[in-house]
Amino acid sequence: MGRRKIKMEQVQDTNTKQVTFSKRRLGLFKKASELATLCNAEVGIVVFSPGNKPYSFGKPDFDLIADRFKNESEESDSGETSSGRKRAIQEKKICKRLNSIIEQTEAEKKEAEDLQKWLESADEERFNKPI
Amino acid sequence: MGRRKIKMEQVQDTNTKQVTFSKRRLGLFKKASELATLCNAEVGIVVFSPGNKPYSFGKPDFDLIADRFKNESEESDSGETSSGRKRAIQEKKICKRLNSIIEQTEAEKKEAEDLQKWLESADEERFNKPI
DNA sequence: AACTATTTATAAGA
DNA sequence: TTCTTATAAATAGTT
Repeated sequence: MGRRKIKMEQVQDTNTKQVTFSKRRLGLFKKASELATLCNAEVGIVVFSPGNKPYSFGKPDFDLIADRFKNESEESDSGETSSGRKRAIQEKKICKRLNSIIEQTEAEKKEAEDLQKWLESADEERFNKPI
Repeated sequence: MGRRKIKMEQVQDTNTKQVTFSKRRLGLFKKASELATLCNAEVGIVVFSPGNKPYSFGKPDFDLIADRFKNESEESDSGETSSGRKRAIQEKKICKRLNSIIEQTEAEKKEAEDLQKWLESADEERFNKPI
């Protein structure tokens, strides 16, 4: 959607790539916000920029979404499902990995500022900036 | 973008809301895919439908993205940052909550099928279906 | 599940 | 880098 159609491959020019990333990340978050609002759905997103900066989006709130998943799992967490022990171990690993994701997104929340405008026109969801 | 402009509020008609959710979830995942491809970025998304069904998207792969975050955290994990103990506890809670998210998304991966077409025209990223 | 009339998103350009 | 605008893309209402 622009003056011209572009090929779906990595943008070569560094500067152009940065601009494209900025525009599209915002566009993605806006779409996520609309999906959440229109359908009363919950959405969580984590993005790693080409410069390795982490960005996240969550509505209603990252923690609230997590809580919800938590409650659901506890309901069906008695008796150890047929999936078995392998998965349990795998989950433990993944959980450990995710600690850092959370750590970063939590830290980023405190610095979300220049996206204030988007927040106003959106709803209560949060757009987070990199450190 | 449609025959008419709609108000940004929850869609009332149940059926319409379901249709809108389907269309927009796919649209969101496609946008995520493009962002990842064009900018060589990494993107992870989790969505909870109005019917409480979980959907997820990840490129290049949910686990790979997690690994990357993990490595970064370990680098700055010696000496316990100034942020203190409160955060450590908070993270532990969040980690526990996320176990279920992972559990579900992992399970969902095994059943991603009817989105095959989108996968083909996208890249190597994964679109996951609910259980 | 398909089809368009329209609205949106955005690639270039200023 | 922020704003503009021509054009591509997403999608609301319809069939």
